[in-house]
Amino acid sequence: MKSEVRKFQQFIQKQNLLWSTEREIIAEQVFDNHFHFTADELFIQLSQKGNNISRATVYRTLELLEKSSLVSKIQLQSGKHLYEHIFGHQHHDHLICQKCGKMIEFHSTDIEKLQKEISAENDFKMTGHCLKIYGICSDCQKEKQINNQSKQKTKPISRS
Amino acid sequence: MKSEVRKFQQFIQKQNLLWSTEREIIAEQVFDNHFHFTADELFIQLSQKGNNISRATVYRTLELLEKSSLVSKIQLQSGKHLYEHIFGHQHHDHLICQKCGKMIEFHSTDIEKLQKEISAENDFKMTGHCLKIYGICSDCQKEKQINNQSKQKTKPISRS
DNA sequence: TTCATATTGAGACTTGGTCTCAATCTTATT
DNA sequence: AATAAGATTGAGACCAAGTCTCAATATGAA
Repeated sequence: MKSEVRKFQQFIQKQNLLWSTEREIIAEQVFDNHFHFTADELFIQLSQKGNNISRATVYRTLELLEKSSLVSKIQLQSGKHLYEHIFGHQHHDHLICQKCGKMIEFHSTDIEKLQKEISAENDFKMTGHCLKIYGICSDCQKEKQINNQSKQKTKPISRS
Repeated sequence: MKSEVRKFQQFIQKQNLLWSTEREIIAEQVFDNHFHFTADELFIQLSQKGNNISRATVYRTLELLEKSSLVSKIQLQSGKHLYEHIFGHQHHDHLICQKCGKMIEFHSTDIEKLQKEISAENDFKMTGHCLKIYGICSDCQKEKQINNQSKQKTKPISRS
């Protein structure tokens, strides 16, 4: 059993919940994914490996993983969610490319410090935060120049 | 016609789109709402005023209002969306209370500056950002002390 | 007025996720 | 090992928010 899975097991037991094979299989898969994934992608991965675990259980377990702080849930502008495990590496925020969807991780202790200050000023007990910077990544900025040659003159909005 | 509605009309026309009565009615209502609202709340407000505008049109118009930068869309942790118009007042971020849902607006030029620096470092052309600080507001912190008297000992997770 | 095109309404549909509940599993106790 | 209490599960119904379709209608230019 991976050490992260063991940590999850400890969390489950500390909460007086039961450690099931489903929870173990799901957690193993989560910590195998070294990239962002959606709940449904995870469900499909598990199915393809021959596990007969229901979508409900996948969602339920992701919720527990999130509560255990071993996994974090990222909200996209579209309203969809991605998950990523936190395998020892520190908390981070994201730069998200609006063209290709690429996500670049970053961490700024300066920003975090300012956030704490703002919370304190507002008598607010901060429990978490979410910072996303949207824009166009360097790759897509280059691509744009090519695509621009065929750019439309009229009604760009109704197409986008 | 409110000046914001006129701005929206100008935006629509600049995009070679048509200015319809529905768009005007929706925009008027949006700029009447001096607080956050969901798309559905807006739809209901309009219906109650006797307007027979379909949900699809409300959603479509909100999308245009967002593109015109006169309205911004806020994502909640739950995956739901709120809208708020930007009636001249500057961009701001939010402190969101996880207990009562209250939102406190703030603005930090220091954080914005750091965001720009991070974008530049990553060769990223920033177009926007989204910063939310989650926590418990001062009112709910007080309340908590009362509720705590009846706090549960076992399985807090399965109830929450 | 006419025409080409944009917009609309109604409701079907989609997506992402939650809920229900009987059957099954886990753990503690005998 | 057997039992009992309670937690977990799977299947699929359900839900909410939002999108899509397409015929009917409205808009604006000529």
